[in-house]
Amino acid sequence: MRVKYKVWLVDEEVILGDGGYRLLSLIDKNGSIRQATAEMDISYRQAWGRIRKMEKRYKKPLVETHTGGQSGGGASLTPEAKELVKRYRLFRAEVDKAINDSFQKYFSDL
Amino acid sequence: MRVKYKVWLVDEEVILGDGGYRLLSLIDKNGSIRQATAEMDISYRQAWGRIRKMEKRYKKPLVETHTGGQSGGGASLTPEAKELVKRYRLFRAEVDKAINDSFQKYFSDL
DNA sequence: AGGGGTTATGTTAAAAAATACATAACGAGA
DNA sequence: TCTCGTTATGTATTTTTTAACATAACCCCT
Repeated sequence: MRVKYKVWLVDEEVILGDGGYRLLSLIDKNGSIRQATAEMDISYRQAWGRIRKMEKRYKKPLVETHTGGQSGGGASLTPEAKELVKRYRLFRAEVDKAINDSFQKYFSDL
Repeated sequence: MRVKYKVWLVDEEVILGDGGYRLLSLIDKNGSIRQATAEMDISYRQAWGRIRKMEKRYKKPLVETHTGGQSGGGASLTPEAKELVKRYRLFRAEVDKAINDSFQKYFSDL
């Protein structure tokens, strides 16, 4: 027996969950939405929609983009997004440990 | 901004989550699947399917039932189910506290 | 014997979420 | 000016999940 869980931030609607966190992290790393989606194995369309939703709820722009140029364009995270991603990573790590510890405590014999 | 989450026990497939926990608790309290579903506002059919799934995965019977009689029939939890429900309640309370504490720590200013 | 309330189960329909398809715009560089 | 890889967005399709409908069986009690 194991434990599974999902955790996400909301404000009326979803702001950020594990999927959004990973997407933002990969955009930061790759400098491109397209390349991030390739690494996550989701469609560009899907990623684009999620980013719009996140920004709509967070109320601040999270991803800055530009089109054209020899590289075709690119994307990067705003300072606010970088801060959010950083906090989420730390938060998520704590939650992960807490849940697994409690699970061991109560269900290790099952 | 708030935090939301779901946590559930699995063994290949889902065993027990908040919905199953509540369902089992209400069956225990009411002595009837039908009455439990009325209180939870779900259909009998849905509850019945969930119970079957839980039992299939947990591998032990969780709900004992009997039909007929003046009251029409009834249901009760097996000792194993009572133990499981009890542990889940304690586990869930710990997780709840841990997540909310971490959330406060990292996002209280947002 | 029949009524009443429950368990038991298959089948359908509806709603929601995820995925796929198609296409326009953009602009630096060749 | 044409190409290339990217952003941007609407629309359609498929898959998954959830809810609804219909009906049989059971049996104590009157």
